[in-house]
Amino acid sequence: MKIKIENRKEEIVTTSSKLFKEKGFSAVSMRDIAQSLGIKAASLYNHITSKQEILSIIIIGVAEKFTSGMDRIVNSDDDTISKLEQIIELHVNVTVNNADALGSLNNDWMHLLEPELSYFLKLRSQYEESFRQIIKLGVKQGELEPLNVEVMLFSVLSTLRTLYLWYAKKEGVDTKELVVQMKKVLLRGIVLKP
Amino acid sequence: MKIKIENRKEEIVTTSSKLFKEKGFSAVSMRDIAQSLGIKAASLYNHITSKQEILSIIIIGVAEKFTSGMDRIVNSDDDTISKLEQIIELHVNVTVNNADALGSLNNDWMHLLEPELSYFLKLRSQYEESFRQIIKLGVKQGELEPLNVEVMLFSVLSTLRTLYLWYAKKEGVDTKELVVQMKKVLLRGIVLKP
DNA sequence: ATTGTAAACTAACGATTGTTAGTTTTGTGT
DNA sequence: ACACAAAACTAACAATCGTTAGTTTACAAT
Repeated sequence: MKIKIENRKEEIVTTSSKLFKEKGFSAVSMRDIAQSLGIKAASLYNHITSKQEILSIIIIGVAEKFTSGMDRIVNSDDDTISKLEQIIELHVNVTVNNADALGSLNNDWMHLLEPELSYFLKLRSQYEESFRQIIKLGVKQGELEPLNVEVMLFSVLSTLRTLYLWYAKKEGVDTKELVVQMKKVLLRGIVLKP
Repeated sequence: MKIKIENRKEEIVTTSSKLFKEKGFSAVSMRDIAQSLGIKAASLYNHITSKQEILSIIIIGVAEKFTSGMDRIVNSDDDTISKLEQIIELHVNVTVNNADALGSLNNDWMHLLEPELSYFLKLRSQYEESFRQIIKLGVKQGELEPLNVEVMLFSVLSTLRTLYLWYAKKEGVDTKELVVQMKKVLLRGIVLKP
């Protein structure tokens, strides 16, 4: 039997995610993480090699989920509106299933060391570029308003990226309904159309 | 002559803002701040009482700018659309003039100590509540779409709050034009209207 | 020239940091 | 019952943390 070791490691990572989300990577000590698990700090090293490894697993793991999701959307032959709707669904789904990891993804990525830092930055810029190309094509084909592409890109992306901060405390909205509402707000705006 | 002391203190605060924005409050040491100013860490204490004081000045200062701006908007008798446009202008102006401080406002507020922490949380929840009431009234009076108020609120607010992360590297857009573009994207959406 | 003070310095403190070494406990397969 | 390995432990390390005490430097007012 040897499958056991991975369970404890996953426990360390998920517990660390929660703590990193609350206070940030730098403000959480190995002793904090250990205490949350009911063990001593030195015992963590039976499962992980360093504090940095925990951070890498958290960030790279969820970053790759966004990348693979985006690749699937880019390679479909749906129209622009449908692709944008799928991106919104992607973000809501990843957020709901990895809420704690998104804190580190957004705020602690700069504490990654090489080569993980460069790898993360590559994934992020590729993701943004895929998103940008979808918007550009949408404008060109007359599906989107002819507005500044960067403003459109980062307005939508900012909302999607910080969804993890506020979806949790809004019990009134379930995932399915959240997706519906966000598609309307992000794509059609909030001002009443005549 | 005694007005000199405030200059150095402001230098410490603005330099700290830049460093906190890059790596976060917890990852920046007093020695890091001192080195950026070309002095030794102990010398900082001729001007400030603690690292915490620096953080308080940064966060409370910019939080109060948002609060006073929002109060002015709430107390005007403009219609909903105009109020929302003024909120967008407020965020763009504060962001352009306090770009570095917004990093701490968004990511380091949890490292405030009492009583500043409670004060900050009060300002923030009051700001959100003012924003919420504007949206609610807009829906009631038929100026805004009858969508979920929380989704509308946090979608717009998320974009405005993280503007500091991306406006800087987009040289192609000046402030005036940025405001125009953001009003259109946030209020009218990106999908082409017939 | 002398004085006063703002603002820098050196040196050090106790606490905490991530991590390592070596040891003991725990639990499972034979 | 025994052996083995996983996973916990105690103890300690060198480095760094925020901060204090005491001293020196720089410069403006008298």
